[in-house]
Formats: sequence, structure tokens, C-alpha cells
Amino acid sequence: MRPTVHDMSTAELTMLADLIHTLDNAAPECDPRERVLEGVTRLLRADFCASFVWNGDTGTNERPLAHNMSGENLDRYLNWFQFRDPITRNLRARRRATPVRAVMPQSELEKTEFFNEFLRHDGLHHGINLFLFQGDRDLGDLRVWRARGRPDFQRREIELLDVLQPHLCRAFARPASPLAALSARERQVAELVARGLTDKDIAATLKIGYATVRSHLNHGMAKAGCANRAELAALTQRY
Amino acid sequence: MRPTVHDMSTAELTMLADLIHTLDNAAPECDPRERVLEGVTRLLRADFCASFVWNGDTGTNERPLAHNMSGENLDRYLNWFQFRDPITRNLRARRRATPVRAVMPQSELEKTEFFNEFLRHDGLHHGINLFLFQGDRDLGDLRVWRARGRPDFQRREIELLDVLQPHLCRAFARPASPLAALSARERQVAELVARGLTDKDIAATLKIGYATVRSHLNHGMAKAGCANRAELAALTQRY
DNA sequence: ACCGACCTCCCCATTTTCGTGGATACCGCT
DNA sequence: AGCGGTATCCACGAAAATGGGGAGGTCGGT
Repeated sequence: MRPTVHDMSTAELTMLADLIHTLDNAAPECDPRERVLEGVTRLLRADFCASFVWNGDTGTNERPLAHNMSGENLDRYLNWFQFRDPITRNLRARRRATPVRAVMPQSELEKTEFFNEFLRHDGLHHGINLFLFQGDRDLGDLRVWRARGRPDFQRREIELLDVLQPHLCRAFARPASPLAALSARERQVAELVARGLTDKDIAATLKIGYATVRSHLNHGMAKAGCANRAELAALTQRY
Repeated sequence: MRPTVHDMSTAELTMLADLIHTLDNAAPECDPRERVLEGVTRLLRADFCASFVWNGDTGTNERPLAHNMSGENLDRYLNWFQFRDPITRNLRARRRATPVRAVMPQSELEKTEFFNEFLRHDGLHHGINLFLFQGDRDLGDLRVWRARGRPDFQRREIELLDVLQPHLCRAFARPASPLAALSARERQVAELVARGLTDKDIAATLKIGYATVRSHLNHGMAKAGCANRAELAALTQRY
């Protein structure tokens, strides 16, 4: 028997395709997780989603991002519950989409303070987590939840996350743009450089002095670590 | 009832995801159709696939590309049968994935010379076509076929092509790279320019003379229509 | 045998870029 | 009130890039 994922609607296939497209074309000036959290939640027919990035030095979950979860509860996780979270450590070790029930039976989970004081607060009941790595580097995770009364996650959702995993890894692993440090004006000048304008042209285009252009350009190249304008021009296109 | 596409295996979802990824990251130095013909065929569980681009000026199908079809039969289509093809004109007008049976009943098709002398030759029996447009500009088409004895295409395949259509359009519409005209050496020099090397650095890296670098660079910029090296550097990253 | 495209090298004059080290002013933050 | 970042401007000299010309060799196709 061939393994199958049942019941993908056309709309869901479209969502999947758009999600991949978004991941591939993620402009890296902002966190790529932002752009997919909601899409993944809908594709998995889930209700809630949170995402963190593990900091190995401090041993804490950082940079929280959530869909449909209260910021207040997120703070409680960061400040308190992440240190008494009985499931995440084991889920992370799987390095693959894993339902919470695979590391702790629901009946046992519901006895924990973590469940009753934290998960229940926002209505999180059935969970499935995916921790993304590049080698041993933590790229970030996805913690997707369904509300009480809804069915638990099945093969469909696990395998969908399997399909997404390499694309998520690629997108999450993309390094931050060296251009992020540039000011608006510096980036604007860099864009015109990439179009082939000389400094004199740029000055005329932006209606500022030639000296100002030189100043923006020197600052921009220094910030981005570029040897010259050609490298800067290339960066504006890569990112 | 929600419309559904049944029976997508995990492997097929992976293929879909990879296909989208390939379309998004198509290096435009070669025809983007090449990279997807086989994938689409497999995703649609089809046996054959051909692709042409319509030339409105000459009124002919050009730039043939095929998967699992004999080059000989392809030539016969280009030279003869495209002018007595009773289905393609109507299929093109749909501007959407359309099974051949929607424009001509199978029983009637099987009476035509086109079917008996051309389609039957390679074993093409059930067809589904998709013609891609950007406004009124023809971008190219996909003509996917299954062999005799296999079931005809169903909603699953039509809707899969619907899902793919916008991504195919984007990829097919991507203009040819101005860098396509560059020679190998010229492109190589351009790549190093984009990394921020000076002409002297490039000469040392490639172990050629400074004058040679200048020559490659001048030729490259002229071919690509670049005003200067920065614009050329930007182009190497965009494409 | 010729032609065109490619790769290689050379010279020279001009323009552009780059680095340095300034200056003034505005803004938001502490 | 001071500090840091931004935007604007100035000047100088060294280094790099650009455009124009030309020259010789290889290699594949007509």
C-alpha cells in the first residue's frame, strides 16, 4: 500500500504552494517565521501556533512569535513555564514533526501543572511540534495546537510538516541581510547604485549633493562590510 | 461539501512543493519549462508531456519540448499535424487546465486523422492541456497525456494544474536574463565583480592579465546593456 | 578556406570611485 | 543636557574603473 495523505482540498493545495513560494521568496529584512505561522496553522487545520528560537548559551527559548495566542500567556511561558515544561525537551530531540502524545500520553499530560496552569489557559489541547535544525544549529520551532474537543493531529499533519520541513529549514537558515543595518537613505542610494547610476546621477535623482551621496555610500558600504559599490549592488539584489 | 482532491501521497505533496520551489528559483539562463515538464507529468500521474510556445506572428507552435515522446513524432507535429490539429485551438481558448474530452468527445476524436496518424503513434490517448498567458501574451503550454487503457484525467488533475497555474505563469513570464548573451569567461568575471573584487584581484584569481579582465568586463557590460560594473554585479544576483 | 566568437594581451586619456577627515543640523532617548 | 544616529554638505589625493583603439591565437561551423 502506498502511504497517502487524504482529503487535501484544492484550497489547501493552493495554500501549500503559496507557503512554499513565500518561504522561497522571504525578504530577510524581517523574521521569516512571521510570514508562515498563520499559513501553517491553517494548513494543519489547527487553532493556535507559537514559535521560539532556542538559545543554547542561556538555555532558554527566545524570540517568541504566536498566532491566536495571548501575549500574556506567552510571557508566562518565557518567564516561568518554559523551565517546567515536561514535553518540549523530548519533542526537540526528535528533530521531526512529532505529536505531543508521542512523548507523553494525554492522560498524563493533563495531570501536570504545565497543562492545567499554562496550556489550558489559552485552550491548547492537542499539540504537534517541529524543531528545525541546520546541523546542530537551532533555527527555530513550530508548536501547533488544536483546541479541546477537536480531534488530535494525525498522519496527515505529521506528513505535511515532513513535506514542509526542508523548505522551512532553508528559509529559517537564511542569514540576516547585511543590509539590515543600513538607514533608509543609505539603502535608497544602494538601490540606485544597483541600477547602474553614478554618484552624480544619484545626487541628481535624489536632489541632494554629490558629497551627500558619497557620505551615504561610504557609510552603507562600511555597515554592510562591502569592499566597493559593486558588492553593495549585488547585496541589494540578493536580499 | 467542500471540494476535495483525493489521494495525494506524501511523495506527491513533496513533489508539488519541490516543483513550486523549482519554479520560484528557476535560473533563467535556460528554459524554465525544462525543469518542470517531468515533474508535472509525474504529479499528474501521466505518461507523456509536450510543451510549445505559440508564435502569434507566424501562427505556429514553436520551441517544442517533450517528456517521453519521440522526437520524430514531435517533428511531424511541427511540420504537419499542428496545421490539422482539431483540438488545440479550442483548448487554448479556455486559458485554464482543460481535458481534451471537454472540447471533443473521445469517440469523435478517435475518428480523426490527427488521432490515428499522430496521437496514436506515441500512444497518447487521454489528454489535458494548459495554456499559460500573461495578459494576451502566450507564455507556453503544457500538453499532458495518458496512455490507452489508463483512466482519463479527473478533477484531481485539473485542480492540481489550477493550483500550479499562477506559479507556472510567474516562472514562464520571467524575462530572459540579459546575462544569457555573455560568454562563460565573461560571466565568471561578472560573478567576481559581484563579490567585490577589483579588476586586479580578478586577474590574480583567474590567473589572467589585467587587460584581459578589462576586456571581458567591457564586452560583458556591453552585451548585458550595463552602464557599469555595479549594474552588472546586481544582474548576476537577480538571475 | 574563411568567418565569427571567444580568450588573451597592450596602451592611453578621462572619469569615477574610495578613504580620510572634517562640518552643521535634526531627532529621539536617557 | 548630552549622546548616538541620521541627513546634509565640503575638500583632497590615491586608486580604480571606463572607453577607445588594436593585436594575435584557437576553435567550430559554412
